Amino acid sequence: MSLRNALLAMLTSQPMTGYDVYKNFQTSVGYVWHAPDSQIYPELRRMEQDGLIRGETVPWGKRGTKKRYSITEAGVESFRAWLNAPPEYQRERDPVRLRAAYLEWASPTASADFFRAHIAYHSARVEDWEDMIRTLRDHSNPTLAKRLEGKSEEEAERITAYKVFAYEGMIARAQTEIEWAEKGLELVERLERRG
Amino acid sequence: MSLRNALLAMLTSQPMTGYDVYKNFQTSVGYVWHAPDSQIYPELRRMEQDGLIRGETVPWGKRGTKKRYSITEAGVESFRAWLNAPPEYQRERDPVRLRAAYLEWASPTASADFFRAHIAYHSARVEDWEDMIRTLRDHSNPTLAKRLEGKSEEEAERITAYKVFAYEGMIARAQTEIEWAEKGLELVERLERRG
DNA sequence: ATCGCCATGTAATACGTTACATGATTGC
DNA sequence: GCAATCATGTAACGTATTACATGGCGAT
Repeated sequence: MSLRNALLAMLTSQPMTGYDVYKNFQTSVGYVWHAPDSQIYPELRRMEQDGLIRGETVPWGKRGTKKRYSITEAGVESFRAWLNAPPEYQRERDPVRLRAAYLEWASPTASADFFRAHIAYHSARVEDWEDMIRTLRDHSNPTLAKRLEGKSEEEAERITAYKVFAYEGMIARAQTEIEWAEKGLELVERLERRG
Repeated sequence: MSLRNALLAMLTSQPMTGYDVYKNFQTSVGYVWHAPDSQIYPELRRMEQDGLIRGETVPWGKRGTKKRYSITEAGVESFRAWLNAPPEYQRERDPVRLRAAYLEWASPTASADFFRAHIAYHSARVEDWEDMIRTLRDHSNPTLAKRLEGKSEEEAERITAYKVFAYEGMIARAQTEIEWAEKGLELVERLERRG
């Protein structure tokens, strides 16, 4: 049900078409939650049926039309309820640690490559999220700008602070992964020296 | 395909029944990878069809029987191939960070409870994994003991080291989550003082 | 006999990915 | 005119969760 809440979260900022949502899931919000178009369009239709959002057909160019969704009062309530409910944790399912636990079956070079790939992946994510934080702090982020329209200075600060804090959490997680993988490289070096 | 590799990983230690696998997914290996029985039994049958494992029907009590699966040479090869292939990363999908980014919509108490629940959850996991590391290090872990049978001192040390290292990674991740959530509590305190 | 564990499944539903498909609009 | 972008979907498949269901074994 988190896809639904990710969509509601986005629509609390401003009305959007399915395509707008899709674009956001590829960049900004997509750094926290990603979904493909094939999942977005059907879910938006279901949410409209459930009364969480309202779609209006607006003209697009000469003949074309598009559907713009706005969050309803029921949608806001549903989103709030999710945020106020205790979190649910799913069971562990960690392919990276699963692999690491059985590296005695891999070749030394493959093991080292694995940790290097892990470092590269998370380093790239750190850069993405740091960029994201920059656009949040200097308010160059258009979605945030829209969200802050008509808000007091204090409110704006509060809203921004939670978003920055979320991305800081992502960065902290990624940095822990990088440190772990660096230790992994040392471990491989130590264990596979004579191979 | 990671469920399949988690099953292969387990069966590299010793032949097991579906139920043995299920039990392991609730405890030891389950701390890294969990799966319910409804997923395990069908997958084992598919793997047997694909020639990765071989099932033999063995008696159980007077009339009962059970099916014990052993990994085949093809299974070992498939497992090795997975370990030697570069890792694949799926897109981000982080419900915790999604929530955190929108806490301006939650009540101050719900926000604080959220972070406290996060700390409690990860603290419990840290304890699980620390216990697990203890049983790995002192070789009281029966699955590991079976795995190390007939191995040289050096080999045994190598095999154990990777498993310990995997769990250390889980612990590091959890501790980062705890630190982040503690900062979250401070943030809520600071932002929601006047509410 | 009854309870907890061992053993094995089916069914329904949800969630997620990949591939396939189409057509209009805007900008060069 | 052509390419990139905007816009919206379907289909097939794979993965995961929850609920429902059954029956033998071993110990008290």
